[in-house]
Amino acid sequence: MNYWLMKSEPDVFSYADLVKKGKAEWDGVRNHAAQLHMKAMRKGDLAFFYHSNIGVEAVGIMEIVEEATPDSTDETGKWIAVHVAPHKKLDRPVTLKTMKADPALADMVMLRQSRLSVAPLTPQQFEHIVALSKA
DNA sequence: GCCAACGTTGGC
DNA sequence: GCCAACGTTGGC
Repeated sequence: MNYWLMKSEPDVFSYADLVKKGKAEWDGVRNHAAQLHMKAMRKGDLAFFYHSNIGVEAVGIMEIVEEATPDSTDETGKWIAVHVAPHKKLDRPVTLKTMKADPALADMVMLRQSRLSVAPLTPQQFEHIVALSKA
């Protein structure tokens, strides 16, 4: 089982929108590094839903329910998407500020490369952020 | 194949 | 609104 963090601007698509829909295609990713991570995703993997620009925080956990399929918003046939479903809303959001200030998360790929919209997490990092959401 | 110019993302 | 990071484009 692998763990991930995926970014979306909440005024475009928020965690609440995903809960409303029940299942959604995570499309529009046009970055090769992010695409590689999405290709590595397996059914049952868990990912934080992170709100970029507005909120700037992880707000919920989602589950990968369908592995790489062609991105329906892409006409070139080059890009893939995955399908996700809500898993659990965090008791309280974990802000970027909190993550940056935490030594246990210093090696997080997302912190080191802030523009990467899909980033992997170690199981330890994942559990740590879950714990922070309950603190 | 190098590199400058330019566009986009995302935090502040 | 600004700026840093970084990806892409295009001239040479």
